[in-house]
Amino acid sequence: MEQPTPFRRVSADVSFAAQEAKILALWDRLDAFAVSVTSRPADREFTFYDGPPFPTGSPHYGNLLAGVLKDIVPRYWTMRGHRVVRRFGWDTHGLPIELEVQKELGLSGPPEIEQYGVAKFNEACRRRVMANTEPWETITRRIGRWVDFADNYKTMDLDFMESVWWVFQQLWDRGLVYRAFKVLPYSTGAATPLSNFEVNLGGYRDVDDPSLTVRLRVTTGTRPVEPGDDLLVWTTTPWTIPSNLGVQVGPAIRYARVTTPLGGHPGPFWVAEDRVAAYWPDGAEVAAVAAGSDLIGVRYAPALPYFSHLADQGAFAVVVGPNVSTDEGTGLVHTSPAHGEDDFEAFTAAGLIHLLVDPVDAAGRFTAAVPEVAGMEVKQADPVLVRMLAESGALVRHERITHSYPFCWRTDTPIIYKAIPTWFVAVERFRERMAELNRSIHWVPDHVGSRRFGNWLEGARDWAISRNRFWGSCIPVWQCDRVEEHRRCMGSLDDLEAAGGVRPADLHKHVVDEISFPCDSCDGTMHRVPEVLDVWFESGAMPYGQNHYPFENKERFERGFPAHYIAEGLDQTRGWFYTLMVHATAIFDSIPFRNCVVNGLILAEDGRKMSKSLKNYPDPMHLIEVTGADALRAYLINSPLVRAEPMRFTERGVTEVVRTVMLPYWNAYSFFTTYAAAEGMTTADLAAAPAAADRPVIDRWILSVLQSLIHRVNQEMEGYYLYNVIPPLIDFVDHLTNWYIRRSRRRFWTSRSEGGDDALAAFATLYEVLVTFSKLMAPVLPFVTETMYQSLVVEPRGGAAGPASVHHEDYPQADPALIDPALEIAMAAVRRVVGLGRGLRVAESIRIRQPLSRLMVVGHDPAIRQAVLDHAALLQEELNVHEIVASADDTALAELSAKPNYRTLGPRFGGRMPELAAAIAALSSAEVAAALGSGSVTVAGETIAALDLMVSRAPLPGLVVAADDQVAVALDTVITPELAVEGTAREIVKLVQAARRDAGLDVADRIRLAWSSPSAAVQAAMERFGDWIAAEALAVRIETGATGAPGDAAGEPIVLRVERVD
RNA sequence: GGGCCCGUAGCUCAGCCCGGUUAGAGCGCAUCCCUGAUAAGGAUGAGGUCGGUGGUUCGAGUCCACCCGGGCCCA
Repeated sequence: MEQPTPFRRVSADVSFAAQEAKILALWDRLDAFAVSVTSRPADREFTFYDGPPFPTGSPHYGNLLAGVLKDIVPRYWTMRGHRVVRRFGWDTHGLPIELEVQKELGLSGPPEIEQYGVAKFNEACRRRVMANTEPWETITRRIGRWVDFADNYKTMDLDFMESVWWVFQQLWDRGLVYRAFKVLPYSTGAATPLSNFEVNLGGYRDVDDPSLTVRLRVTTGTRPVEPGDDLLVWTTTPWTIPSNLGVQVGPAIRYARVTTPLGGHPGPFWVAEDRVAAYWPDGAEVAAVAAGSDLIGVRYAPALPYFSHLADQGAFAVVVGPNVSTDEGTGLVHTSPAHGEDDFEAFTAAGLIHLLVDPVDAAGRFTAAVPEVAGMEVKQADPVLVRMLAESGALVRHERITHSYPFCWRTDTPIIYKAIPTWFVAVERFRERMAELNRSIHWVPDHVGSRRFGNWLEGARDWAISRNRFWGSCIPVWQCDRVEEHRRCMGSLDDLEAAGGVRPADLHKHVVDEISFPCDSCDGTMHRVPEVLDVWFESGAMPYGQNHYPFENKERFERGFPAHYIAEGLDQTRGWFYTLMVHATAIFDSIPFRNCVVNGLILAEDGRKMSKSLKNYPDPMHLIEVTGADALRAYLINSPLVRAEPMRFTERGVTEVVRTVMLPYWNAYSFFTTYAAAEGMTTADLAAAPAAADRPVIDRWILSVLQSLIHRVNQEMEGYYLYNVIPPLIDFVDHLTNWYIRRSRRRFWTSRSEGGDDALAAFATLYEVLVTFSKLMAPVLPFVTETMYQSLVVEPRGGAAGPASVHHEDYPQADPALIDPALEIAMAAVRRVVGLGRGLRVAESIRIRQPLSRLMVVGHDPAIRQAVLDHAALLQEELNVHEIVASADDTALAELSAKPNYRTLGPRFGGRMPELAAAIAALSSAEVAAALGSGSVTVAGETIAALDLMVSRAPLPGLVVAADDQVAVALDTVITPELAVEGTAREIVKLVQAARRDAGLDVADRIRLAWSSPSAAVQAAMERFGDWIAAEALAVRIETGATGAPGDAAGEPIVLRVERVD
């Protein structure tokens, strides 16, 4: 019969997903997130930066994982009393969205975009980019991530873009921005240079290309090189031959002058000595040998004549090539500075880079400079050029080669290399400072920061920040159309208005490109340079952009910078982490964030990348609706992912969390509410319970374990070691459900009048544990903890004042007064003895319901013996024995033997260990026992402590004994007639309980019990234990004469009937 | 080609920093137990060349070198 109670009875049967839906609605009603932020003092801010995702496609598990990491830490610090503002960020610019829109509009590339109209194009991008944000909001909310979608930031907002200009100007004013040619991977399809990271997106593919060996006729020799000699060069890109301006040689490589003819040409030929055999497999006559350095300064005639006028200025020369190898080709490298990074560097070093020529236009087509192939795409021009070389006699050998070649990730065209006017940030000038600052950042895991990121910073190269595209933040530099060097950098709308007389409401290319003004220094006109900024420049500027710093929020930004916390995936080492670092170092000489948690890549169950087309992973939203978000969160943070390692995602892994954490935890909660209802427990009753220190030992034990857990969890959370939070949580759930509740069950259904303070203590303890635990786990499992908090705290409180959500609570701090390490150790010993005892029963096939007379525990450690005696009643009940005996006589039950403790003895004896080990192994059982008794022993002439021995116990034959490294336990297995009757009585109780359940009775219902049995054992049991059986089964009356099908009480037939008494 | 990370039971992973006895957990499988939490819970068992080779050491899953395989980033 249920009593009035403020605790709502909760079934053990639960749908976590349904619970979570209710909690989401509750949070909305309470405006719980906003309150959790604003209820904490503004002057105790914990700053969090959200790394902006790009809203194309729907969110995948990687985004969810990052979202969970971005949620747990801020929730924790909120509960620790800090204000943690969390604004969602959207990355809105860049090539992916441009290409999507380009495709929608049917435009092939930049020329057509300009024709179509940049304004129309950009507005299409603006509309398109935020069209797909809803799935993000939905699933982010569903996994319980608290983040502000309303007060978000977008990289395309005017405020954000103005701050980006400010950042750019800061770099500009420090002289860190420069413009230069740079040979970059170039997509002819997208008509834009690509970042290396974009090159990798496209990947490499095996292609079939020409493999040419070309001879270049020497015009001016150096000592060993005669005019008329041929330099042999090798290339797989014939289209770069027209722009050939030089030949690189390795200074230390030895070159040979070969007089044996090749390909119908007489020579003599210059080729690396190592390559002679490759070209003349049948042998060659070498007339002279010279070092590469001797060849420097040789001049030759170009193979194709288009730029031959440059010969007067120093072109067509042999120059130093630091990276020349003799692995392939001729060891003399055809050099086209416009189309190879090494070529460009070599010409720069030779002081000839001003000669650079590039007959290839932005779309990858030849210009009129090479009339025979003008208008042709470079790869298509290859055959024509090859024919021309053959006709002119320059072609010595023509083969085909299959090699891997990069392709554009979006347009699938072959990537070429091309010298592009590019804006750079001179990162190399402050990379050492970045590396130094980086050492003060706390990275989890450590190696990502100290090694991966640290190495990257030390080797950082100048950062190319311009893109020849349309939809992005603009490079805020205006340049004179008369004198290129007349430039002005804008850092704000004010600057622009002052110079151009206009204050636009938007800073995108199509708007600001319209603004021009007279040059200060001459009578030219200033126009904006055409490029837009790399999107990573904006990502790195988000600390300033999201605050519209320094135009607004100046003080607040400066107070909160650097951020306390960020989290992103390992792939951001060169992305967001890096660009944040560049800006913060250059502008503020500061780190941008103090703590960074880096997560690894989530793989599908088959070990491959998660792929939509392969469908090798479950739909996230669907999974959450089955298992609940809490389980997914716990699964993700209890994985190697949080150590920046990859993990295979399995649905089974998530359901396992449900089984091992969620369900047992829920069962404990359900258990409490069931009996609180049955006993009419009120909050006043709980308040009247004895103080913790005065409660029974098992209560003090679980409270101690709980406090130790609190200490541990705080320690790990403060260090951002999220992966160390779940394992102790699992241990605790085990302690709570499989020991505390199991061992305390009876106390919960002994009515208050009988149980008195003991029952109150039990209820109060379990209540306190559940409430405290809900706070402790709230950051990790925000839903289930909220459910419990609502039903255990908020609802019973009625209308009284107090936090409306567990997430508004203060985080638990360990109370040292409640921690009793000795008790925790003692209970661990008891649980070990129980384990051994149960093992013995299993081995002997004696069911636990059969009482036995005696359990003997032998252990040398007095603490263990004391623990056993202190908890004798518990052991008796758990193992169903009448008597517990403890003894220190180690040899009574087991034969002892010893091995050396290598850990303690190894360092002391080193090479003598084999000798020691033999002597120790030879010790007799009695000698080992004596050593344990006295604390030391002498072996091989050395006195060593008992602790230096690893003692093992072998159960003596003939006894029922089990042992581990510290104790041996023996079970008296003699079943006397008295014990047998008692066992039968317990079997009967079990059958009655089963009958109760079959009849659908409630745990507190009283019954009338009828029975009959021809078995003498059953009759004896009913006679001797009838009262006890009645009490156990809540029977108010027992009568005989039941009819029906008999049940089986350990082999004895018995007919039972139960009937509820109202 | 370089940097970093990973490779331990059929599967998912601890242990490695700082060497030490018989390498652990969960899932799955098998057998059994318990039940006033019951569409739960527990116990026991089988299952391992710790990727490979060499080295350092009294002793290597752990440290070192090289190699193989996988991943991320970069060239």
